[in-house]
Amino acid sequence: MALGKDYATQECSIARALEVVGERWTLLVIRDALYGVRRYNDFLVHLGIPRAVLANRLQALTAEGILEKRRYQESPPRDEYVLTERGIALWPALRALGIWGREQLGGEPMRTFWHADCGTELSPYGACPACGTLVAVRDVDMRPGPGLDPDPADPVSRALLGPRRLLQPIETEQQGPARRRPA
Amino acid sequence: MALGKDYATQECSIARALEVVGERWTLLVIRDALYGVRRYNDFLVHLGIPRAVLANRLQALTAEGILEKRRYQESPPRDEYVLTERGIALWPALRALGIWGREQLGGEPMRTFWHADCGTELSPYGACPACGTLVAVRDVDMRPGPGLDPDPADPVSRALLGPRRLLQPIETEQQGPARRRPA
DNA sequence: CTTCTCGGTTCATTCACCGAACCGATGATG
DNA sequence: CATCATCGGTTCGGTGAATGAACCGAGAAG
Repeated sequence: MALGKDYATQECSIARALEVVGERWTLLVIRDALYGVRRYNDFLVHLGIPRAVLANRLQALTAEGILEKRRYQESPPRDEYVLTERGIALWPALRALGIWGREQLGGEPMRTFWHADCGTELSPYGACPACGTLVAVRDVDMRPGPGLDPDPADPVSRALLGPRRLLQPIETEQQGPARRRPA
Repeated sequence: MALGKDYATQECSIARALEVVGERWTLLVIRDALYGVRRYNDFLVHLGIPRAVLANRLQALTAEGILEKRRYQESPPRDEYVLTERGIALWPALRALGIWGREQLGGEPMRTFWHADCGTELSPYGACPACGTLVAVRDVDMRPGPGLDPDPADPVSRALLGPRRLLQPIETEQQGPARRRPA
């Protein structure tokens, strides 16, 4: 693997974490899952990742207990990949990386994160300045920032445009005959 | 590089950050630099990384302004790689990854982190519970945890054993120019 | 029956990682 | 002086992962 996972000699929880989520694409898959992406094709379109690599990552993350594969319709059998608590627990690490990327690499913020209960923007470490508490991932509202393209090409990016709750499944527009999603 | 050039399509500071620090070994190099490792050979010994890859990463990180190459002696000419502010700013992300690794993947903590000024252990997000303030990286004391091997093989691991301040350069035992090989 | 979507798998090519060997500058040793 | 050792790399052949395109099978629509 280009980003192999054998850090065997490293006695360190950081190295252990990187063995699991340090491979190429893996953290972006988890980021998308936090944003509400759940289906193979949506990951594929949004990430531009090779199909084989995506299948490999989804399987590995499921085996590690970070994603859970669950059947969401029977008539054509379809599965979706949903974050487990273990996966959701990566939110602080991903947020810290995002903060670093924006602050140190420059540019306008792409997305901002707010406490849904009180409408306050989150502090860099995920706490709500108004409430003084750590905000659960499910209580985080994601809103587009000034750096975000307001009219992206792919339907997944378009579905991720509006203000939305983290982890809430995205709703891509109907795009074909073989498409039937129960309410 | 790690994620191709399609960060144009990945409008996201997380993806931008991973472009810079997402390659294999890169975050472990930065971790070691935070712990006080500065010299090529010390990174090499401690990480068990191929020499060519290490040279590549050090050069890339220097080009990105995360490390700074500086001459620390003239004869023989020797350089060391020191974290810049931009590199130090990765501490929260690395800490969040380490917290996740320990909490979700199990095991005893390898290292614990304390506020040097008041001797209180840091909260998961790097604040000092006693002082209520965010602790600067230079004011963090690192102490060995129960999961750490008390008698590691390589000299760098041994130098990193004791309680020590983050960023303080490590002192490997004198094996200066052409030391006679001991039994 | 044909066509379409979804969720993969297969395959050839490219590329990064790996480990070992090698190299040049410098200094120590005998 | 010749020899040897350290430090900080570079070079090179082999391997394995990433990549993009093609292919595939189940199911549903027309």
